[in-house]
Amino acid sequence: MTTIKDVAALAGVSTATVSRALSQPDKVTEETRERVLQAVKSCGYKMNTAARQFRRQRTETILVLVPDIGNPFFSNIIQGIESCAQQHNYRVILGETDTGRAEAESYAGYMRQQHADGAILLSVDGVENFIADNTNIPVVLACEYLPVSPCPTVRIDNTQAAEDAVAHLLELGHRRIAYINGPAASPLSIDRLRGYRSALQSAGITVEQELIVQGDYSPESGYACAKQLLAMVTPPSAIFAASDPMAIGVMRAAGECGCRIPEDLSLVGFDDIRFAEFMTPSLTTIHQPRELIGSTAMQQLLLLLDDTTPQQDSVLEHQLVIRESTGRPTRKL
Amino acid sequence: MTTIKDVAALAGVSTATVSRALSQPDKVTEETRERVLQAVKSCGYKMNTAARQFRRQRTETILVLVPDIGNPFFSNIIQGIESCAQQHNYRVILGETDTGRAEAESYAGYMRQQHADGAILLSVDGVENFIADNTNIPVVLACEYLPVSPCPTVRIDNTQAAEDAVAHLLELGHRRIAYINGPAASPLSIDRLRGYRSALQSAGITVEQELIVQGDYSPESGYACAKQLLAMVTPPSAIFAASDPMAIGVMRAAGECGCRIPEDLSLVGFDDIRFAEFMTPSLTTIHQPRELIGSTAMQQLLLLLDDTTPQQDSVLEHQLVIRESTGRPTRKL
DNA sequence: TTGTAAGCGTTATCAG
DNA sequence: CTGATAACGCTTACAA
Repeated sequence: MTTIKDVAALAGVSTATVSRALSQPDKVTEETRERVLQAVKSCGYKMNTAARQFRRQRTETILVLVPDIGNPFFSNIIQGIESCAQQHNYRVILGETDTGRAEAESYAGYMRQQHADGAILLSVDGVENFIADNTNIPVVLACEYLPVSPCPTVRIDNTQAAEDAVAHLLELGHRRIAYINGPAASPLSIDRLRGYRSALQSAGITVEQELIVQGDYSPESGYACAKQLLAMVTPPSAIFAASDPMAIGVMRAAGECGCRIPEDLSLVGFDDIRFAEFMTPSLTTIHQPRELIGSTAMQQLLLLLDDTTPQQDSVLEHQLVIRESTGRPTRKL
Repeated sequence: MTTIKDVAALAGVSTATVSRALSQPDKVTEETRERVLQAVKSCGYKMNTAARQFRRQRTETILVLVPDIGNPFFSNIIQGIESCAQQHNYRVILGETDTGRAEAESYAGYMRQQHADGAILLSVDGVENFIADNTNIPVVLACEYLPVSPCPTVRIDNTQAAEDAVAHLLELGHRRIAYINGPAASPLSIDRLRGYRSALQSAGITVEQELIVQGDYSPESGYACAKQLLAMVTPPSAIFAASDPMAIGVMRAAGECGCRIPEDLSLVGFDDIRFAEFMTPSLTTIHQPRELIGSTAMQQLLLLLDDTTPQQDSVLEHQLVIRESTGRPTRKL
């Protein structure tokens, strides 16, 4: 393995100069630089990253904790993070926290052991823990957040988004609108629920507790919740699901119950995953700027890593995308 | 930051002993070990991974190159790799090669720069390049493969799987069966195409070139291909798509053409992604043991890293899962 | 601008 | 079984 020494010898300069020529080009003469680069090329020198990381005490690697890689919503966010990281010469280590909720905690050790310089968390399960264990280590929260945020957060206005979704259904004439929420404890779910409630209340409709059920973002849970809702004596004429995968589960359940969408049931999802527009009927949903969320989170993290400006939360724009799964209610039964 | 020195001082031993007590516990007395562990705990020592990696010349990190993180099929494979890596104390760095085909090449530099000890490639775009650039660096191919494999491969029998899918359609009575293939150049596509052909030929059916079209595994491409096929003067009565996302695109296209599945068109997918069973109709497809493919690939890589046994290719079991999207053809039009 | 040289924290070698 | 000590390859004061 060729080292910086070989290059130095070949170029007839010191190792320090080689290091400088490579890392801080403007610190050396044009001529020296040329000579070093020549030498590098001619002996096929590749820097030993481990040595550099060791010396500089930074890994140029970040940790991304995601609850479920299989959810296309997160895939897109990861893509956003990835490409931004790539541009800034950072590597991304991925950790899934869904399988075994204690995982997040175990990943906390990553930071302590200096495997990564910072982290982006897409889930808050065990975050307090994570942050407590890693005092003053750069962490950014994306999508999910905490009531009192201990670190910068990138997200959309979930309350407003939920309000928009329900408002759309109300405009169409729906009065009996069910909501399939995500994990109840998460602030994100709380915000969306608030939006659902406030939209209903603004329309003078009493919120019925039995129309609010809880899933976990998976298609399986959406399916189960829809079965439950559709089995009611007076089933809802519309369902708002807190994730597209859940909405897809709802579609399946509706089909099995002989319930047509949107004729018998209107459906709104959340996230606008890539499959949403390919469903039949295509899914009305809240579009989240996924790649942007990812890249913004990464940028925030970079700021933290350079600990320059006091970072701040970002609230990005969402958008209600109206497709075929919503329509006017048709009185029936 | 506490180092091994602090621990040594606290335990009244040398740094060498601390290192041994931590890395090769059986090389020190029970008593010494205890004392060291005590010291470690009492001063909250965490090993500096960068230093260790530097010294040992290994990162305990592997690189996984995937064409498209957004395809749930790959997500599951990644999960398999992840969990296996986790168990063996390896970290996983993810790279996406879809965005800009030259990416794979750029990632090749990762290995040279010793960011990772080995790699698992889920795509062969630029593999030759990758491998050429990283002579005798451990690489495992999963899902995809090469005609003459330069490294161990983990996959299913794609020819057989395609044959199974088409055989199923033939049994139902279909004679005019279209095939939406993946990227034509890939050996995987070639194998599946071979299976499609041989199944047809065994049934004494002439293979019609116009019934073979090419997609790229995305729903968009499935949609476009289906539109093309359904616009034919004599459209096929069944379509076999080389990926579930493409099949989902086909469903959408069929719906738009007023073509019902399975009454007017039978459809078989490939991969059995999590959404397959939630489609309406639920999707008949080839199930691949995704997590298993991932974990097997990781295990193969671990073997390579320990360069012990001469590793070998693994061909795992696939399974035709018959759901609602296939049925007997109903003569019509 | 460039060279000298002292580490960074760990492991491996070699004596004891 | 344990200790002293020399690396590992790079960066960075400090000096020239």
